[in-house]
Amino acid sequence: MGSVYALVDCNNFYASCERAFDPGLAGRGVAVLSNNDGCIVARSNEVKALGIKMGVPLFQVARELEKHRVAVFSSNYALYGDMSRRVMDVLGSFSPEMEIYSIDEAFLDLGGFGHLDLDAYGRDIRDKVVRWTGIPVSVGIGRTKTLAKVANHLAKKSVKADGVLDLSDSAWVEAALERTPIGDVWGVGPGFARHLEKINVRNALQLRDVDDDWVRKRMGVTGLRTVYELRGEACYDLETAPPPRKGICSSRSFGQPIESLESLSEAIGQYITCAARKLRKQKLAAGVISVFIRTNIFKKNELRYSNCQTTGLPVATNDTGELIRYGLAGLRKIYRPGCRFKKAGVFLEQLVPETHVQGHLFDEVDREKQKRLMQAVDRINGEMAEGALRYGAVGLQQPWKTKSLRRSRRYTTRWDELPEVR
DNA sequence: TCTGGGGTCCTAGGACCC
DNA sequence: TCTGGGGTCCTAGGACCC
Repeated sequence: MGSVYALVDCNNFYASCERAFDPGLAGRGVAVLSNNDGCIVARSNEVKALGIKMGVPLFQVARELEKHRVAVFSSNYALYGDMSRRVMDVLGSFSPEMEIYSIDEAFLDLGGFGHLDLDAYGRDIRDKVVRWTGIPVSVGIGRTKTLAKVANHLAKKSVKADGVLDLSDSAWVEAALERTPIGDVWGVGPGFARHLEKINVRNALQLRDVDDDWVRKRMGVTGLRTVYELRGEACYDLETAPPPRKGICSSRSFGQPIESLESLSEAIGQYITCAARKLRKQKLAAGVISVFIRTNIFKKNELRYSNCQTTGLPVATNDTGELIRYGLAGLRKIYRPGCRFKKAGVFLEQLVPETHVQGHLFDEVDREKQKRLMQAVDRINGEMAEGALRYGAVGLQQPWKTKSLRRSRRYTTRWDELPEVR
């Protein structure tokens, strides 16, 4: 008995979350926007049918959306994160081994389930998730993760499959691969797709049969793994424990361009606060902090400037105040007056477990005290709300803040935003 | 007017070493 | 016409994912 994987993927996840709490949206198109209300990042089937593509700027399609009475939402990550957790809880009951692959997808190991009717099992998964969480999902089953992905794509598209497709029986694999456009294969992005189309490889079946040397040379070892996986040879195992993070990033576009060092410092202070919080949640400390700022890359006729400053810390830390101090010093080195900045962010790198921090001889910081302070801050913010207690450096007005004009309620994580029933 | 954010892995090339 | 060979480490950039 070889490997069998199921890929369970939530349909139009963010749009489905909005719908789960607002019955008035049934049958109506739903679109969800990126941060800053900039681009379309999730679409219900009605919106996809209008030909509105993933990632297009809102302003290009705003009239079209209005014409078709599409409900448009700012992204509401508190809601989506919580709904994701609920879906994953249900999925976890269907296999002892699960890999949470993204906010809306998980692989299940069905390797020991050979005696079962896998198609029926997949339908059971789909039915229970939608009944218990309100989120519709599709299930694809295959001998490798890449084949499970292929199955999942077809399960979503095909009316006959009705949301579940089992390709673990090799009899159906070729037909499925032939119906899968090259760009839909997991691991083939627009760059490789263009390359492949030049040599007349247009679907997954043709990709499966491309010469190994060609693939190795043009697509590297990752490309070769994809091809092997299409042949049914598993190259990727389930990753049940998330690998330790190598870097943590926090960045945002501003609601409106800013010029002053003061505002820029507030924004950077805010992003550092956010990144440091993530560090502590994972019990890590950072040895290096980088700060970057840039003007609007879409404005051809404005002064353009983009720069990044990386600073090594004497002792790895996850203390917000200390990181803000080094980060703002870095910012001052790259700040340029007269530029209209549109985006900024921070990276924390060289992450080590907080218990394994290398001290050094001349360190004058009281690290025990720092640690107790951070624990207190995190506890208070956990009980009240993130940001209830914050560093003066992040400001109060925050005029640079991301636009989020159409956010729905945080139905599941805030007492004051519970759904109401009449 | 209005254009997301957060990650991973791989590769090529340069610096440096013996 | 000529230029050693082999190794490591680091970095920047490019591909991909959601």
